[in-house]
Amino acid sequence: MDNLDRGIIDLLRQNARASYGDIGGSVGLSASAVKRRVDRLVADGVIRGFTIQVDPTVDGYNTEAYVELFCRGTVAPDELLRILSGVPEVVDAGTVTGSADAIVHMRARSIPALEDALERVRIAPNVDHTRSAIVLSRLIHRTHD
Amino acid sequence: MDNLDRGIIDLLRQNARASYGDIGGSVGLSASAVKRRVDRLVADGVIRGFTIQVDPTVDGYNTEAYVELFCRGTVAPDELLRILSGVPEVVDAGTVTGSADAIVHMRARSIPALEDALERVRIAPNVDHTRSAIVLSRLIHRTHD
DNA sequence: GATGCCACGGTCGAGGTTGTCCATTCGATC
DNA sequence: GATCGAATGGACAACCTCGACCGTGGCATC
Repeated sequence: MDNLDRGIIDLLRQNARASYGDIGGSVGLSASAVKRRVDRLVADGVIRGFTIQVDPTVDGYNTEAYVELFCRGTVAPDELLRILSGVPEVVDAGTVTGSADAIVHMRARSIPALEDALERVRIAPNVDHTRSAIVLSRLIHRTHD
Repeated sequence: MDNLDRGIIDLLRQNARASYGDIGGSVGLSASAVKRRVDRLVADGVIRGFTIQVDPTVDGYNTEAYVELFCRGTVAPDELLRILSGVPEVVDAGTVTGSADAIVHMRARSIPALEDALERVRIAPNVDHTRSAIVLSRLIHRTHD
């Protein structure tokens, strides 16, 4: 993981369909050297996958909320992970400092779908209550990884 | 935007480097028909770009926080966008319902870098104060788009 | 029903890209 | 300086891309 790798990753982040030759031209390697490095980065798990960014307003998943999760007693992160991984509307979540135990970013196709997903989070035995902030307008969505 | 387009998008989400021929084999089109549709989807802005998912622990950007933004008076979303787009550590942000004006998801290489980025958000003239929740452990990170 | 138009798909071929081979270079070690 | 390993660049066949061209079907107009 040297500067060449980082350069390749930066270029692939901008355009995952760039040819190895073009990438090599930018970082100063031949196409075959770039391919070897990319293959290694994928094998090592540094590059997790090649994907596309889709306009969220088009694919319909444009109803979002940030939800603070408050649990009863102490809940292990593993336990929270088990609860949340069963709800596909959860885009992003982490345990946090502060009064809430976790913050959960949810995305659904509609307010009812969001409400339904929220309900599935709330019925988990350890969840005491939640506090939601519905997203009114999306300002930034840097889709880094 | 029909079922063929949706199928192509799903396949590209899984592997943005799949060849047009392979995609066509899965959705039942020729390679050129797939290319035409992909080109159209890109031109129409449905597909915003081709990118890679990078292990966040490897690229070093693994210090995160959710920040509630409280503004003085009423602030237009455009104004917030202008403020936040100048801070690259802002991954995701939206105006929200509730007492805060916006929620901002930030990611940096270290706590000092996060603090610095937060400071750059706070010095904006309209920002009254912020309330941060530092992410302790990342639970979910579905990197859909 | 005939006509023109348009959107869409398939086929084809030139040119570019990928993936694999091998010789070479570079640096470290003995 | 000899040897080894890791990485590179170049060569080449197989594959893919991408534009040009043509055929088909839907649809409105005459």
